[in-house]
Amino acid sequence: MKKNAEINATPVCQLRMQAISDAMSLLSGKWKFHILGTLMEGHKLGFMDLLREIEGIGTKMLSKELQDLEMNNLVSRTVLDTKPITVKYAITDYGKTLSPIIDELANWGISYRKAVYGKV
Amino acid sequence: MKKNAEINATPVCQLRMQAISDAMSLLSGKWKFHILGTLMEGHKLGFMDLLREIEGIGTKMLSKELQDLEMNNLVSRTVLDTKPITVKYAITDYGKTLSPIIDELANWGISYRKAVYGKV
DNA sequence: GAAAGTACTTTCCTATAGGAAACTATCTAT
DNA sequence: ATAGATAGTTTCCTATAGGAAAGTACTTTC
Repeated sequence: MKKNAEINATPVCQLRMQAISDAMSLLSGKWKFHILGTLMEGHKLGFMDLLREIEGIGTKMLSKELQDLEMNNLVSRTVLDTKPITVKYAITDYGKTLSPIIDELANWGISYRKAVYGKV
Repeated sequence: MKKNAEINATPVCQLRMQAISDAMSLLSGKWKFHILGTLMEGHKLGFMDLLREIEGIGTKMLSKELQDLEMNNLVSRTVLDTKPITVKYAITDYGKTLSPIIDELANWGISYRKAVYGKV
């Protein structure tokens, strides 16, 4: 007799799996959490500010990731009518709902590093 | 005058960024959370059980991801002396410390889906 | 002795992620 | 006029992720 899935076949598990896939598809990649974390600290930063704050990122990735985040309503982009024009990026209210995840992830990472390398 | 990073230059931010990178390097990829989530529900599952439970995964990825997770002490692998041999995978105590993150992520994903598609 | 179940590994392939460097375009200060 | 700041885009390249399919090896059941 051929076995079928049992655990993940329940509706509640299917929903959770789907939800995790959804979340990860928005948040995966090397830079998203860094950008979101920086904007949570920084409130309204320009493109060049972010480029300076996030060590290692290049213009292409920053530009692309900001577009992704904006499309998913996690970050807002505002063009200011200054001379020369400046652009301000900020985290949206919806983006702020990610802060528990980011905090959990950061705390877990800190304790993991302690566990592996023994203190800091 | 050239500007430097200010926000992320603080030691506490550097620590958090490092921690997030650490965590993501262990948990990134399409299948890790699915595997961990399934093992949290299932307590001790064989390779074929996991293959059945996790819809869409293939043998190569399952094998590779399990090795990664085992190496990082999030999952344990036990060969049982049965005939034919069977292997049981289980989540470790350390792996269980990820459950708050997985829960947060799942809940966030569920509310995101509601917000985007309006109810389920 | 053939089928089917256990647990994988290996090979081959494509798609995506991500980095470096150059380029566009506008404006300000010297 | 030139340097430097704003905010990106475009091109070219490589590395990694991930999937499909076949193969390995052993054992039990029919």
